[in-house]
Amino acid sequence: MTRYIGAPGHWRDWVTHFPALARLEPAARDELLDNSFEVRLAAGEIGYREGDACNNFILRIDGWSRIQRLSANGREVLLYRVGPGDSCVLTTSCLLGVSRYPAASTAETDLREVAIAGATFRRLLNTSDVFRQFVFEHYGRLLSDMIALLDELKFRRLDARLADLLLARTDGGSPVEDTQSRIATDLGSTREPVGRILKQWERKGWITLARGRLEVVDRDALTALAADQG
Amino acid sequence: MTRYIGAPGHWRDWVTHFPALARLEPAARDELLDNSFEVRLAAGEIGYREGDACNNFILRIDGWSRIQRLSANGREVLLYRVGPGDSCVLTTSCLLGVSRYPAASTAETDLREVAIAGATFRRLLNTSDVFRQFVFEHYGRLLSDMIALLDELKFRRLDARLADLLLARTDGGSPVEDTQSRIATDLGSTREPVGRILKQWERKGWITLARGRLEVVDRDALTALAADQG
DNA sequence: GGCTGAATGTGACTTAGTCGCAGATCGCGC
DNA sequence: GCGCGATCTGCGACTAAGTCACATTCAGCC
Repeated sequence: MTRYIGAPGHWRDWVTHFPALARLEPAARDELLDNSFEVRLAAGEIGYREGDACNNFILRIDGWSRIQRLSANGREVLLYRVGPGDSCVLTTSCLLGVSRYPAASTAETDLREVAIAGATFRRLLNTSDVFRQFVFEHYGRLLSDMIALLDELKFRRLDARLADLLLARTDGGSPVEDTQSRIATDLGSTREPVGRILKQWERKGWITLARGRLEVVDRDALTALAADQG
Repeated sequence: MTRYIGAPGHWRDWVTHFPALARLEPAARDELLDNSFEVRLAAGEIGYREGDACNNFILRIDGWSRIQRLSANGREVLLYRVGPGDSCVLTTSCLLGVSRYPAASTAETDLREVAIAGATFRRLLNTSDVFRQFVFEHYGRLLSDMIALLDELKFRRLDARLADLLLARTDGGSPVEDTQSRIATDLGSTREPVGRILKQWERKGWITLARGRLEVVDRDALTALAADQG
């Protein structure tokens, strides 16, 4: 972690990436800016691991990371992703509950983010309505999302979830550049069942398969299947 | 909801059920007591439903309720229970994030609780360090708990989870007075697989089964199984 | 071209959940 | 005590999903 040492005027601009923070009370805004520093991570690097202690509140300026949970038996779920304008809500949770990270974070692209020391974070929560609102809105949304994810992972069929994933990843009609194994991990499943479903869909002409790559041919078929199975 | 109209001196006693609130600043304490009212629910009644808006912060004095998520296909997960001395953390989440309940609450026993209007809640968060601390500590833990639950429900074997449940419910050696169907629901599973496992265990002499009731004979066997399967 | 490692394909097997129905048991009114 | 309906439990066949053990294919590289 490197304290940002560019031109101060420019540095303070990062707040503009967070519209909700634009309305910060002047004192709170100063406290935030004076006690924050920039962090950069390269794609592939690990932000934190399960069990790590958490010292800083994090605001993502640029880039995407994945937050995933590694289960005891080696399996893995993608819990959610953090992108520009987000805060890393697990960090909030740890700072609030004084606990350790219950999941791990990996950079999927190069990252640029702002870190705020735990003490500053807590002070701001005490003193600033706007900051508190900002933090809890994110937290509340993620909590809802986690409950929805639980529901989805536990009760929805794999083919429906896979269909949704493919549709989401091919929004512009572009192919999915990913291995079946990584797709399976994103779904909290494993390679074989995912591979079998994909193979079936290829036989039906809904998709085309290649090594590390996949193209959706019949979006309607997938949409129908996803809707059918809840 | 009925505003409490008993002897004021007696009413204010409820705070003693929440040790963390005993150290409240005098002004905050008065504000809390002057703006709270008692709510009673009978066993079986519904506290709130999914999608409901949330207006009051809730502190449970007495009784137990279950917070559960109803899935699209009619299945159900028990997310957590709220008991004496707890606050209903989903309520906190909704109040803080101004969102709607992502799950439902049902009284398992008769309930007695204290409700605090949203406006008062927010005012206390601004003014009282002790209150804020109380709320945040409960709240920070919830997200961690949900992630742990996700992990457990998705990746841990049913027999191991069932063993844990039985052990937890027979801590004092007392029998479990519950139907297999309700036990299954608590585990996020269904009657048949749970029934099959229980039947096996009965044949092995680990438990005895009766209608709506079950007794653990060999705690060690269950403990070993739960440990074995993660 | 041939090697190597990663990605994919496949079948047999286990665990979990679904469906349909049969049988057992309890409470309750008569 | 008897009959009745509701609830609880048992069971078998079937589907969905995940595990395990391999075989096969492919891309990139010397």
